[in-house]
Amino acid sequence: MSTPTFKRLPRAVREQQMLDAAVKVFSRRGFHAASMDEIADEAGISKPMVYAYLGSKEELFTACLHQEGTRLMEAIVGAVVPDLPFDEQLWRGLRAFFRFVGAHRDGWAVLYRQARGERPFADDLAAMRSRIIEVVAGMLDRGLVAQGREVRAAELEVMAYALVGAAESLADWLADHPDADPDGMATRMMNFGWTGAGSMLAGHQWRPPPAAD
Amino acid sequence: MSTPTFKRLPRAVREQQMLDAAVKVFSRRGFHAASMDEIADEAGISKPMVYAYLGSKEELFTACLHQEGTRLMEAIVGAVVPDLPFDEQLWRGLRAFFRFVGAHRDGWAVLYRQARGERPFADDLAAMRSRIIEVVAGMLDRGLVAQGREVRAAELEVMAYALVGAAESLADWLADHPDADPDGMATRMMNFGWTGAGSMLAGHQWRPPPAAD
Amino acid sequence: MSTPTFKRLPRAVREQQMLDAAVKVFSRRGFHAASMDEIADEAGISKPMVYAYLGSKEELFTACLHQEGTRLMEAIVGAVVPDLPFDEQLWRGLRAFFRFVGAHRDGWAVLYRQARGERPFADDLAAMRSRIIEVVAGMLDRGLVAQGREVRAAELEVMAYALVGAAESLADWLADHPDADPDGMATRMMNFGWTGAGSMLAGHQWRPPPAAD
Amino acid sequence: MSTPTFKRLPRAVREQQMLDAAVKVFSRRGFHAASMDEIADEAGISKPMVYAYLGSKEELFTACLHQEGTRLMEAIVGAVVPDLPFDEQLWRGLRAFFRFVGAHRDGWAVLYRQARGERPFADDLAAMRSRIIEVVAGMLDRGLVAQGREVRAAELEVMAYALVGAAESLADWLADHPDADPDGMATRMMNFGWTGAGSMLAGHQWRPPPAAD
DNA sequence: AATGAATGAGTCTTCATTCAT
DNA sequence: GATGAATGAAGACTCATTCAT
Repeated sequence: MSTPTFKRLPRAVREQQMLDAAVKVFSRRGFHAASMDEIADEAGISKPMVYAYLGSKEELFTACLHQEGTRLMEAIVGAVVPDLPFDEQLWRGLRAFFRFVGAHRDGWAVLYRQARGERPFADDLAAMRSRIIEVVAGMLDRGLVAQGREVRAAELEVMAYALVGAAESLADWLADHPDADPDGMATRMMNFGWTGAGSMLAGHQWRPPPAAD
Repeated sequence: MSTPTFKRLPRAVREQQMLDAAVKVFSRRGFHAASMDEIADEAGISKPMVYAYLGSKEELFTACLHQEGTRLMEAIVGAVVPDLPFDEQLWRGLRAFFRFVGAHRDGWAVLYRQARGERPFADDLAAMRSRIIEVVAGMLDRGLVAQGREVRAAELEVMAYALVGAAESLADWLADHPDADPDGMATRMMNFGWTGAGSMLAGHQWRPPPAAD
Repeated sequence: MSTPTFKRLPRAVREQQMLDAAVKVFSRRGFHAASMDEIADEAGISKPMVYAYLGSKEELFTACLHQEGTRLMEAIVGAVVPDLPFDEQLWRGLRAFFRFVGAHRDGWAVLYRQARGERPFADDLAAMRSRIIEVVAGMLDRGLVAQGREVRAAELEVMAYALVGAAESLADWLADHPDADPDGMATRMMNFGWTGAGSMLAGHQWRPPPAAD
Repeated sequence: MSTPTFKRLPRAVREQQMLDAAVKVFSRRGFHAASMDEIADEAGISKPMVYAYLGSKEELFTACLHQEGTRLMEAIVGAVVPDLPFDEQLWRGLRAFFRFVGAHRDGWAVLYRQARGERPFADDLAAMRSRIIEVVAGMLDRGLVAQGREVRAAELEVMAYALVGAAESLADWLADHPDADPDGMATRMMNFGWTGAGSMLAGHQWRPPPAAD
């Protein structure tokens, strides 16, 4: 009577099983092509349970999105030690990012490949991405200030977009190549982004040729 | 006033109408959520014609993919004048790319946001992307050779991936901001990519701090 | 002006082409699975022509049915020479029947395999079959009378049904075995039917065992 | 009054209901003209259940075919008592056959009228028919051996084809005449087939007239 | 006379979602 | 708490049939 028999798993555990199953299925099928049946099967649970615990398919997908997004953010934020020189911060953030993608390929696929095109979730996703962009832009800004230089916020944001896009592109490649080394990817990305950003920060600038039409 | 009876158009015209409508609908709904009914409506034609001319939904999506992919490639390739210094080539290619995205937002959405996650099309898309990556890698290689330096092909490819990813990211931002200036985006991207690539090509290299764990 | 140019084939020829094409297609697909498109293609003619000449799909199928049915009847009737002893008449009729099936496999398939199950045509078919049954029953009757014996009409009809069924069964087998010899089949059938009917006519009769439950 | 809630029946029951409904509908409409909607209605159940339990329309038809085919075979085989004189065996088999057809008119229609013409099922059907043909041929063979005579296997098979065809023809007639007496039909068929086969087995043989052209 | 273009209507099939036990 | 049974709604696809040229 007092202590419940734990034969029937506690709610939290069940929910986690379901979410993991859902991420797996969504990652390989996409939102629409994934069926609640397949997800329930994958979780080894009956369909009504899924509804009871996590609500509609849309809510389920959103839950997956938030779980993976949060994990990713936490991985990155947890890796960035303040008070370090900011190139090292960038490096740590990137390394955490690539490590995460390497270790959570399914989650990455849901975030990057599936959520992007599905109307109802694109906004959620954009919001998460914005947070990352801002973080990166913030890093760059602090880097500039440290050098006594200054750039318009809009420019910073664009640069951050480019950096993040490049990192995502490499991460996506990583997700398809299980044997690739995440840390190596992070190093390459750092090289690319940092020297690029670095030389920009150093005031180097490329200008379009005059006769542009 | 004079003639326009909008019926009994010749096949080629109708096909183009349908493709355009399909791109529009696929771009805003995604492959699964788009219905053939909506596409037919958008094209101002009945569903059976769509099937008669373009085949199944999958074939239709593929047709959209190839049309937009080809247009994009042609826009870029047509803009790159050989015999120019290679930074200027890169610049022209990028400018053409951003202009294309600015002018064909729907097509871009189909290519970049929708096709990526849908299993049956991901391969087609990856093939197109590979062609671009190779072109970019080729440009970089020629740039290196011109400087008398050399980099492993694998490294080149990774760099190309990063560059393309960065450009795509900015392009995607552009697609969501109708007022943004494509040429300006191209300039920013050039700045970012070129100074980055430039400083790498110049031999600058970033190395991870020793105590990496 | 006076004599029409026969470039455009005369109506009768066209109609025959269409009917032949229709028989071919109906025989291999069945009524429902056959499409007017396929029939038009097979006839090398556009669909509206088919409608103009032969009317709806149902009318077309009926036309096929009647054509093949009539051909079959004419083949049989044309082969039966009156005034011959009636076993020889039966033989000639059977031989003509098997020859027809061997030479018009498609027509046979339409008659025997396709029309039977399709509600709107079963009646037409049954009517044709009835005519044959009656002919056969008539033959048997004349045979009996010649022997000074007599059998109830109902019994005769049943016997005719059995004979016709047996012949159809063999014919159907023949239709699937292009190398089989129609005359040989006719002989076998004659053997079977004639000795059977013959011994019945001769007054032999089998009776069920008494303890039937 | 007391209990009958007609809902939430166990799977096996529902499956049988569906099969019965399907046989009914297929028998009167044919495979193509039958709609899954009508079948579901007839079964008093919603369409998705039909798909869930019995699969596609084709699978459903096949299931009907096998059910009825099996029932028929079992009825016949169950009626044939070994160790009886073989004419009595034949008699019992025939009687069971006609009784079955009389009692399962729909099943018979599916087997004999509908399945024959539909390409994907003709093979299944032919296989069942072959089994019966072989059984009959076996009976005939044993009859011959008992008489010390012998006939080529091919001839036996043809004779079996004829016998089965005759029986089918009568059975089909029976299916359309609800008031006819199955046992009477069996007797007539026995008479026909047995005296026919009997006189053949006795060595009587009909030969075509010499001047055949 | 002849046909490419066009469609209304209908069918199979699937899926998210909910009862009843 | 847990699930087998059940369905409304919707979407892909096809086809007989008819215009307009």
